[in-house]
Amino acid sequence: MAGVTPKTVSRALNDAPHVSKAVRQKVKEAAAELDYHPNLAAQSLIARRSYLIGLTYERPSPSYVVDLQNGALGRLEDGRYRLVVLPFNHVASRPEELGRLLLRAGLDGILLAPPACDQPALLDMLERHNLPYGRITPHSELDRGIVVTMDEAAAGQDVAAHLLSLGHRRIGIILGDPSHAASLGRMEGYRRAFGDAGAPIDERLVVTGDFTYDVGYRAARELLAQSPRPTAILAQNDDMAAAAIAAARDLGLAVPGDLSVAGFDNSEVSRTAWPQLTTVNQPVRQMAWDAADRLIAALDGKSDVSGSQRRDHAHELLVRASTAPPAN
Amino acid sequence: MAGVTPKTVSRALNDAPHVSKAVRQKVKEAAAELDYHPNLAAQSLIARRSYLIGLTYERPSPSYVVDLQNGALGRLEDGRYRLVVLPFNHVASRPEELGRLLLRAGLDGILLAPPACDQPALLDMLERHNLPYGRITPHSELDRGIVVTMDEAAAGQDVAAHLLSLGHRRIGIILGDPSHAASLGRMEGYRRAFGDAGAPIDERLVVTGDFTYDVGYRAARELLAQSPRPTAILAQNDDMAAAAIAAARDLGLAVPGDLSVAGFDNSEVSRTAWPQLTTVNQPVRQMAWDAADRLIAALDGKSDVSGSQRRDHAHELLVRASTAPPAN
DNA sequence: CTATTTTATGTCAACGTTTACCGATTCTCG
DNA sequence: CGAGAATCGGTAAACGTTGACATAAAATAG
Repeated sequence: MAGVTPKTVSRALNDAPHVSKAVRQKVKEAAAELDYHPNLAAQSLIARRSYLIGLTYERPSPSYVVDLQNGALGRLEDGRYRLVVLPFNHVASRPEELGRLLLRAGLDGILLAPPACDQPALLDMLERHNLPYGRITPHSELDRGIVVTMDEAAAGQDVAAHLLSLGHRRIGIILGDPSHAASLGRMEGYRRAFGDAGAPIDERLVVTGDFTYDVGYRAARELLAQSPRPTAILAQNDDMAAAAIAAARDLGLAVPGDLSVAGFDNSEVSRTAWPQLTTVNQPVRQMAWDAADRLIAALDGKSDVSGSQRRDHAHELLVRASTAPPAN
Repeated sequence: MAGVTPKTVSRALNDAPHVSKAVRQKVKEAAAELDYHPNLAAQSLIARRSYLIGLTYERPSPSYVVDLQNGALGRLEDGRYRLVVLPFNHVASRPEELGRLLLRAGLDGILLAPPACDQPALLDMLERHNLPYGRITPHSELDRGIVVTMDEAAAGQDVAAHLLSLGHRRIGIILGDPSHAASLGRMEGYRRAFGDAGAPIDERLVVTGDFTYDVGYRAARELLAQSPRPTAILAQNDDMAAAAIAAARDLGLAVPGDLSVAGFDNSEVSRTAWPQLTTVNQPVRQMAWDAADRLIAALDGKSDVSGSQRRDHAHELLVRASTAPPAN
């Protein structure tokens, strides 16, 4: 920029005062012409922020990851902040390792999906280093940091109540990964619904999966091998529910004729499955958006991280074609 | 770090010479104790690199995105580089806008998935600003930048030949988004296979989708409404193939009894569908890994961006349960 | 035991911005 | 027309690290 100091360029581009309209105009035109952009490293150095937001998650289904990302990105859209993805497996067994990874990544803030959002050791580390965090659907220590939740137990209760109200009593249950607190919350809801219906839960019909299709398939086969066979399967996510449908079909059973199947999450697979899955909409996108929104508000000093930071999002039971009254 | 200059700390942590073992040890212990990490902005400023790699994609299926990400992240695992996700829709109509977004993001390099990898205007911009890029499955200007491809036409040929060899002749075809060059490449392969089998392509049985489930469903319904009905559907990705299965079922047709369906990509839905989809494995993960690997090699000066940068990855026809000989 | 090399530690400047401050010019109003 | 205010442009310093260079201390050779 001939004849203009860096300072003037800076002022012109940042719409700061003390620059004449003529110069500002000239500088902006030249910048656009050359596709000039201020060096972010230098800006970061002086502003003491990187304008990077991290997102950590653990081996979940693709559609969940994409919903998370899109939700967060929707809020970041203005391009001021950028989203860094940091998947990390087996947090439960090594929370400090994830902590070091996050601290080294030079982030301004971090969004924690389950199960990382429920690791007190990790939260401790982040706090010790003043790295603000947003927690998406945590299940413990709900007063720490920015918290976005849905009522997992109520959602579990709704879907279980749906099957019970259709008349099912022999209901198989496929749990998710026990290290995800969501698994416990949903089960709690199932118990309430069974209790309300005066129906006991048969513990032999409760098997543990890990939210993946393959393990879900094996679990479903195990349930369907019992006799008398369950008339319905309640899976703790849609991938495992889709696996249950496949297991039923492989045994020659019709869904929902011979077996009703309900999932959880309203993920893409719940719509691409046939029949489409009865499930519970977990508003992942909105929750991620909200968490990002409040995290950024905190970073920009528009809101404090402490205080009434919890926010609940509504779930919704989606009754689709995979559930029907039992045959007999 | 009492009694030690920043310079010494720097040398100690970077395993640079001119530091006594004792001091190095002491510094490293103190750093570990305090979870001290050098300021990345300052390092970036002096090194003139951000250690950020971007990944751009456009509204594809979740499992494709996740495969891309995981592939790239697998290569970045040492944590030296970080991955920034920058989804961007409708590149074809505004390539410069994406260019500006990428240039402003302060990246060291960028991985371009389709269709961004096929936008000459975008590549021009990136080159003008010396931003290295890796292109994942481009279909034009294959001599520009780092290129990772698979032979899309050969893959299309394989899957079409599979249906033809089963005896199908009335084969409906659901194309993907025409702005994705992959769509053309796959169709080219279909044509070759039909030509080899001496079977003409009935253009009334060719409909255009956009790689999404919903549009795929409508396209499939359109095909199945024709009479005589096609005995097989060749969809250009798995989501649309899953939609074709659903459309068939909704019409009371059995798959593969009354209708064979083949997809493309070997995405998660091809395994969670029932019956599991015959498809072509597109080694997205490996390609993303490879692209990231070579991009980083270029950034580290270990390899030049120019030169024999193209690399082909092998596809593989996966015959599963959704295809069988026609009924009549 | 001195001369020379090797090793260890420290100082200065630079990376590209922005904040804080200062002087010069132009404008406003009495 | 002159005093004060507002506006415009510029300079110095700082952000935290590292490369280049200088100096001091220790090791080695003759």
